[in-house]
Amino acid sequence: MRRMTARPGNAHQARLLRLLRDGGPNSRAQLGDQVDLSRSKLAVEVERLLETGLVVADGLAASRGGRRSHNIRLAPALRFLGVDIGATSVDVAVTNAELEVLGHINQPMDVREGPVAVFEQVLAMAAKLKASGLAEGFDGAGIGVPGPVRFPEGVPVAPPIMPGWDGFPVREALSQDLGCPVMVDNDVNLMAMGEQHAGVARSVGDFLCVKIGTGIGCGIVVGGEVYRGTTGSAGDIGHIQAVPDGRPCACGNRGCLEAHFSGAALARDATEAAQQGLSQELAARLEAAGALSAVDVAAAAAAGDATALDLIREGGNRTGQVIAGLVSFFNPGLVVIGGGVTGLGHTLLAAIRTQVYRQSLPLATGNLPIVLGELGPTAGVIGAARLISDHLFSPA
Amino acid sequence: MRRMTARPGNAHQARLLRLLRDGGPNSRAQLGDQVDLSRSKLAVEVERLLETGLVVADGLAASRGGRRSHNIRLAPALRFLGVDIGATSVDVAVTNAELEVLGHINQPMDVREGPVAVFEQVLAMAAKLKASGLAEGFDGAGIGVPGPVRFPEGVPVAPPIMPGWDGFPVREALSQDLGCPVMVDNDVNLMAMGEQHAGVARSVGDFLCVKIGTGIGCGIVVGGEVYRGTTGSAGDIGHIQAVPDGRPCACGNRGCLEAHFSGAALARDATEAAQQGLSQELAARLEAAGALSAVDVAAAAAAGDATALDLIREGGNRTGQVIAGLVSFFNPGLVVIGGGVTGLGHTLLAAIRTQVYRQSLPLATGNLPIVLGELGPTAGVIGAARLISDHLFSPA
DNA sequence: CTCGCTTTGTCCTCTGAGTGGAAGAAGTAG
DNA sequence: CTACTTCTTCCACTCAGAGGACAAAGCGAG
Repeated sequence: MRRMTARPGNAHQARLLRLLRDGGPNSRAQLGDQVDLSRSKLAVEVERLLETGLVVADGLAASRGGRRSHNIRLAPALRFLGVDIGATSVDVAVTNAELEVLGHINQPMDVREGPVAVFEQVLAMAAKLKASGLAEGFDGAGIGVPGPVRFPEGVPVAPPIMPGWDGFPVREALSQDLGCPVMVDNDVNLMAMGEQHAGVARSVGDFLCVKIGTGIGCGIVVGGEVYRGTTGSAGDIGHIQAVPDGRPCACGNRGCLEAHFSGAALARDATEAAQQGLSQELAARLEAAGALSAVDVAAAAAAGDATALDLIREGGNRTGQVIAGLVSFFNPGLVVIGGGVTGLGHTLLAAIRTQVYRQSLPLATGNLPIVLGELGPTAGVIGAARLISDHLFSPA
Repeated sequence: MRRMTARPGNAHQARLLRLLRDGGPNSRAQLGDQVDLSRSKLAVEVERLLETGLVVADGLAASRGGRRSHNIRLAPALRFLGVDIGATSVDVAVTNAELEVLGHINQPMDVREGPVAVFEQVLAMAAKLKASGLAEGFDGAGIGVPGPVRFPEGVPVAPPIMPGWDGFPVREALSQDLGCPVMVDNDVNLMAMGEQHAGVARSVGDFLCVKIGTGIGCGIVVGGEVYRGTTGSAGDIGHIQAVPDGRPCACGNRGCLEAHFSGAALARDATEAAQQGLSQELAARLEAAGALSAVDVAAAAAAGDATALDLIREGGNRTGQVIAGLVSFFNPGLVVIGGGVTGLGHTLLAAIRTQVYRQSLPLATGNLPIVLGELGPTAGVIGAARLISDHLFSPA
């Protein structure tokens, strides 16, 4: 099948495509209510979109009291690929043009093996999704990587946890391999976009999205747009000092938030506690599995283990302290907590909330929800699909 | 004289007005180089602006090799009033339409006397400027207040250091009294706009502007626009925890940055040191004046007093720590330090720089200038004039 | 001073985007 | 079946804006 080659010819068409993406099938009349164009103009633009094949007719809409309207929808054959590369695993998903996930695969992987090996695996996963009949090809792909990205070029810059990726032309390389447009961004930014599109952050203009996984990062959304900073490293809060003269961190400083709380730090602390005999629950799990991870701590906490709960609370306090500072500074309308560690659930959330509400001023916290992300691992891939669709659904 | 009543009729006219404001008198041809409009269209819009009286002809421009062009400039009689209300003093200035300061008065004052008393004083100062022949009236006024503002309405909300101002309709009241349009914003935001317009931050899209005065605040500029947060309290960094379990703060918490370093904290610490006999320099000044302020500390430091230098370094370290966190989070292209305490100069700046460059990651600090503001006390009033001119020079 | 060249300002025509009205098509309610 | 509503198409009209032609004004060389 021939893939999407057309692009909206003007801002009106781009606007219409986004409305159809976010609102699903719509009649011309409904579209007209949203775009402030005359009926004739609207009809012309819709006609042009139909000609390009980007949208198709889709039966009759329900009557609103008079003649029934013909529905319009995005071409049902359009497919986006969303790729979320984490430190230790990859998520790959296919979506339709409305960004609904049609298929989703997660596989363990180690970013440190370098871009070539990783992309081989990603391409194999994409091929598998294709083979299962979900897509005949991809019209665009969004890629999330766990480190700073020079956004316009789609190239990672000086990523601490993924040496070997520095300067690798991710966008260009994948665009070649996949044969479609590609956009690259930080994984945390994509999570923020995902939650904004389909999760808890719908209808919030300014918010923060804190992702606690192997490391810690923060997506910043200003006026509905992701803010990436001057060099693409905005939101890199893992190395904010949380504890003066605290633990040494891989970055060379002491007391970084990441050194005290993150998937990696939690696993290490839990192992230590188990070895010191502080927790039978954790010791048993250590013996059974040979190593501990954040998941084990979550399980132990769920079973009521005091040591595990303390670790989580302690970490939540640290994180909450840092977030409190960010809330004072940024005054967001919402804070979303997500990432692998969200399995720790409400114990973590409660600790964070306590710190933030205690340390920030009432004006900033008065009406500030602090919630867990509602999309879990699909936030990243939905955000990735959103990224590329935003790009494609903009004037050429 | 009749004051400016006209407003630009469309986005093109607004664009032209801003170009003339920022670039001074310009020929039609030069304007054409900057706006990407056909000569005919440009001529029409300029003609309309001339008709409204917002701009006037201003002699011939220098030849660029051919026929000489007629210059256009903003009406020379236009006057903006910039008001910067601080905790302990007010600045009032008149500018022309190009935002050049024509006259500037500073007077001591106490915000806690409440809005009515303060505005009486402000109006008297404005009248004095008018009486000195600098203006026959004002076409608009920008007001800065030392606390959070609900920006669209121009109303202070829950300002900690100015009780009695909460909810006072500053914009409406002053608009009545002055008989011209008024915009109100946080003083720190205005300082940022001032430095952006006429100071060190020209040509930087994303930057932070830290103002250390009686309190500490931070102006945030994203993509050239001031970011104010969901409730208008963005940049309120004075109450970020700088020292765990540190000094009690007026806000009820402990260890807030403001409790450890600010004009007020510095004065208190210096007084304490003088009383304990740690510094003869400071003790002498205390005896002479009866009280110490940041200015005394600056003077003592300039004279080489070790205690004063220590106080400044200590405060710079604290501030630098907090800024380091903000830099990691926000990844700005520039950090400007301003406010009353800038008299402390390079000792302070060096301490801040040391902390930031040590604690933030190289990607964020690699090309990050940290500099003192170059406008001093005029930054606020210029920012205020800029605020109202941005408002007036936008499509109606 | 005159001539050729360049830039600037004005005028005029042409195009294409977009509006709004009219009329027909296709429904619903009674 | 009738009256009314909503949706769609068609068409004439307006208007912003582009761009070319031409005149006006300045420069420098000879």
